[in-house]
Amino acid sequence: MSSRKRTGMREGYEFMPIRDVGRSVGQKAKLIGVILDFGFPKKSKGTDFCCCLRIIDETHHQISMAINMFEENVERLPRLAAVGDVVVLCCVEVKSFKGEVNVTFNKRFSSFGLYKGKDGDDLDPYHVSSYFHHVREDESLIVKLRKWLMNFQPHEDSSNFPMLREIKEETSVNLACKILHFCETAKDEWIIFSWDGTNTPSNVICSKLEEEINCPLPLQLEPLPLSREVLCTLPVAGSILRIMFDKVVVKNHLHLLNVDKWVKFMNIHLKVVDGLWLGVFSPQSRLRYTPNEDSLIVERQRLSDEQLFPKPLFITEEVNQDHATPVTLMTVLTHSKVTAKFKCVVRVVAAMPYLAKNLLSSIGKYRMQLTLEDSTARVHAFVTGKDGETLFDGYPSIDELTRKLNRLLGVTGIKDAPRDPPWVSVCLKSYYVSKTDVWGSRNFKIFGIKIVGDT
DNA sequence: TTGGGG
Repeated sequence: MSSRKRTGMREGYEFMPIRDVGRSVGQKAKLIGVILDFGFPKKSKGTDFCCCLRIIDETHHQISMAINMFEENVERLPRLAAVGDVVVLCCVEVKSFKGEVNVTFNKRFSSFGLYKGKDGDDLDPYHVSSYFHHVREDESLIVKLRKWLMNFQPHEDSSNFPMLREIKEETSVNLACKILHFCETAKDEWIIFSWDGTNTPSNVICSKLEEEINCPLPLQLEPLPLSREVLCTLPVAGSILRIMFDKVVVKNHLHLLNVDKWVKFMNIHLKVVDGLWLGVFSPQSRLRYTPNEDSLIVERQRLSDEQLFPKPLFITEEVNQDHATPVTLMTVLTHSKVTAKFKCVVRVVAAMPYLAKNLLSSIGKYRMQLTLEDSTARVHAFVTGKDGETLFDGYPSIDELTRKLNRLLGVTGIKDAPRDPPWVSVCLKSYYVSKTDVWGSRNFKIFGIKIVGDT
């Protein structure tokens, strides 16, 4: 029995640095730490809501310690103002799991108080649980922790944070990226737009060409395209990864996401939907404390200046070669003028119609819609009349036209096989249909290119 | 009760 207990100090109200927590497995403890990781609340498998944090202090920061908190409703769980804030935890249970020490916050006897992190100077908690008592003796510990945090540099291993150009389907990864935008796309459905300056790998396309008419390959994962106003604030190079939330994750901490700030996401699940990359903020995902001067972030910011561009496979040829430098589809989408001409390097991911015999309208003119994709965006582009004659080199036989189209679309001939369209160089013209709504009626069409090579 | 590393 400790001397404190003998003097009347009740178990669980005795402060200990995180380093020493391991000696108290099976007992209750009082801890003061900095919140390094924060997982959004979710429903537990029992009756409660649960929230998983990881904390550090000056005695224990190489590896953080897990705190699992349970409360009967979300409002009672900690409402963080920022990751990196200070938490005082009283009467929490120290446990051991898989050889590691962790801590459980039990709603029946534990309590917490949240305090501002390194930039705070007041000593009043901004959110407390029932039964929490701020005590004067904690104040010096909080001040000491804030002072330590000022000079604390998280040292992240860069290899634990793959860049968007390195991501793989159906994996969970940590991402260090800049939040460009986030919005509610439907009731309680939020999307985060994140970016690190690199291009995500291109994916095979599994949609069926014959279904393009009824079930077209989407241009983006969000149900409605972003407004032009928002679109024009986004970078024109580098892929934008959409991150959506798993249904069970409670979205009452969206204020922790700051537009234009870089952030470290832990355990984001990666999927491919309709050939587009999607990150999922799952119940296991967390936000990590990301100070501005974080060395990993400084490095990523620097790397984001290096832009990569896919190498065109020249199965198309410009009729009037102007040697213009290709631009990204985001450049096209955000261009300041409604009518303009561009050269882009893209993949043709869908076509409508897709059968050579249907490419001509009733008056014998080419008329089709292509879906173009690069690492930044997708757009629809029409091929009409003379531009079709240029693209397909006149009016070849149906067989020849099929071969050309298949080459463009990456169709192998094996029925329903996923397509992997080649990168091609195209000239795009933007124009409008309605004088009263030039931006709303803006379309794109392909011109001045032809499919060449061995078809 | 519940949940639980890099």
